[in-house]
Amino acid sequence: MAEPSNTKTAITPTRSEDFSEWYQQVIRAADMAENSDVRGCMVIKPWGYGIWENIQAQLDSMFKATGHKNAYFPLFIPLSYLEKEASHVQGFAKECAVVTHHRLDLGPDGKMRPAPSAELAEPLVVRPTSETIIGSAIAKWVESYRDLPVLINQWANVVRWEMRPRIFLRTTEFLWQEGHTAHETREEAIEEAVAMLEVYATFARNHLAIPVYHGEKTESERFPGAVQTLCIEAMVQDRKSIQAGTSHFLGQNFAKASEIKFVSRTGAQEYAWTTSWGVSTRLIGTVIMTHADDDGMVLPPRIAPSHVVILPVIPKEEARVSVLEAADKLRAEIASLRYADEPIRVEVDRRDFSGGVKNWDWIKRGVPIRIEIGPRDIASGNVAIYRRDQPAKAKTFEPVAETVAKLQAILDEMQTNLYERAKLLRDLNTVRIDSKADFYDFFTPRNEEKPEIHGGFALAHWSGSAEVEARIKDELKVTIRCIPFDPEVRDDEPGRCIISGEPSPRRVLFGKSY
RNA sequence: CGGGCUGUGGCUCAGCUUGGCUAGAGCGCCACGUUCGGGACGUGGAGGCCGUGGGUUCAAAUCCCACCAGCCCGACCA
Repeated sequence: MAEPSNTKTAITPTRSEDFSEWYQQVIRAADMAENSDVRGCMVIKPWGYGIWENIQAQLDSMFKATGHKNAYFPLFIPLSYLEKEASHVQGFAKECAVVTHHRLDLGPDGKMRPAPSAELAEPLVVRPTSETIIGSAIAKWVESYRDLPVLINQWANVVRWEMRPRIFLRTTEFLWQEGHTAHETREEAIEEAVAMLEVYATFARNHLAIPVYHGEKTESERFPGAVQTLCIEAMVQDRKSIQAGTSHFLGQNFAKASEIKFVSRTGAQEYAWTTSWGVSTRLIGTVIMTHADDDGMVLPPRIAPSHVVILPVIPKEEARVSVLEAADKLRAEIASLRYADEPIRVEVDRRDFSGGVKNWDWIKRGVPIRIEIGPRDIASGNVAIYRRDQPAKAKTFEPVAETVAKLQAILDEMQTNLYERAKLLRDLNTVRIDSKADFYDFFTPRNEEKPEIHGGFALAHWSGSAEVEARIKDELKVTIRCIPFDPEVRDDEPGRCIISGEPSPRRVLFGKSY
């Protein structure tokens, strides 16, 4: 209270004080989600779900544009299906929720229990991912090369019994999309996996305003059962890396497991080549960690549930009717405009709270633009406009028509600003490292007790040795995020592994990850 | 799943070591009043199975045990 407002932050602690706690406080202050009574499972509240709906709608249209169709497959997978692909079941066995009964009854102790008489002959696994069950369906659909490719996407929930949940980033149940495709040739399947990774990278950059590196995972980081795992990696504000999306070339592994066979052009029985690719509600966590600040959420306009909030200022009761009328008129005018191929989403905040409370509420929620309209504005023909990418108190008064006319441009500019800001942080913290000492120094906090934000991405030489990879992970908690494709970081100049000194064909991207 | 910390009204916490009065505070909430381009102020008020279940005791928020949940550090992962 005694503190001047310009030094006070809406979120405590700040990012630099305690990043992890800050992250959780932002989610709460923005009213996006909360923990539920079920371990590791969250309730996504309307403001958070609205973000997901936008992500969903926009990605979905990109999938459709690349020839994919949506379908829906069962939540339950027969246990035997998972067993069909050896490394797949091995990869997921530790985190499967299993359904063993189909009825409850009253036990001898008077408590409800799974009825012993109602045990399933074969347990059902709650899907951790759907390769196997979708594969078994595709197997039925495909008879000849003329039935290929099959290009399917599903929007669904999946369950992975994670040991350490973290809201939005790693929840036991999460929402995602999973694309599953089957192709006639190896080349075509690889092309598909690469193309979908490109869709993700484009979406991250243009819609989420998150710069990403893309590349291939090393063998140790590969999806269980995949031949090749491609990924996009983002750097968030504590300079850690987040895998924001993955696309897998599955070779014929799952086709063999699910018997996806077809008669080829030459009349031979052949196995199809499959891919799978997905992004999840983790994207929301990534957006938060990338863009939010010490006053709360900062939303990239394209995925904001509301682009503009109109705050009626009603200093005297007599003004109420005329101010609300003017606000509604302005709302209608703005709603008729479009931004990024969608109508501008605008709402009038009619809640009976003081202006300051409402203003701060929207700051914390991260709405891109706030517009105030009050009696003085009506008289002068002006409105006051605030932008979330500028200081909380910075507002400018402008004629209504002028403001309305440049809303699209402002949203566009904000979207670009957020991207540029995030890219600057990432680029400043992506460094080429050529010695073991520098590498260890880069990834070691100066204060071990209370580690400060440090490190980032390191581009360094690695010979391909899994042993070296494991050692780095063990000693520094640093992993190879990917072997990058991006021209700005890709470096195929041969060198020597910074740890072992063995010959290295190229640099790879190292980082600490979520 | 291993180690550590925590669990008291919507939120942040005090009380627990040394068991015993109607379990407190700030913020938030409700009412009234004063304010009002503004995260206001005053007065009054509502709201608590003290995470859950057992145990010890004349008596448990407080001691013991088990379980559940959250956070942090590991191992695992989108």
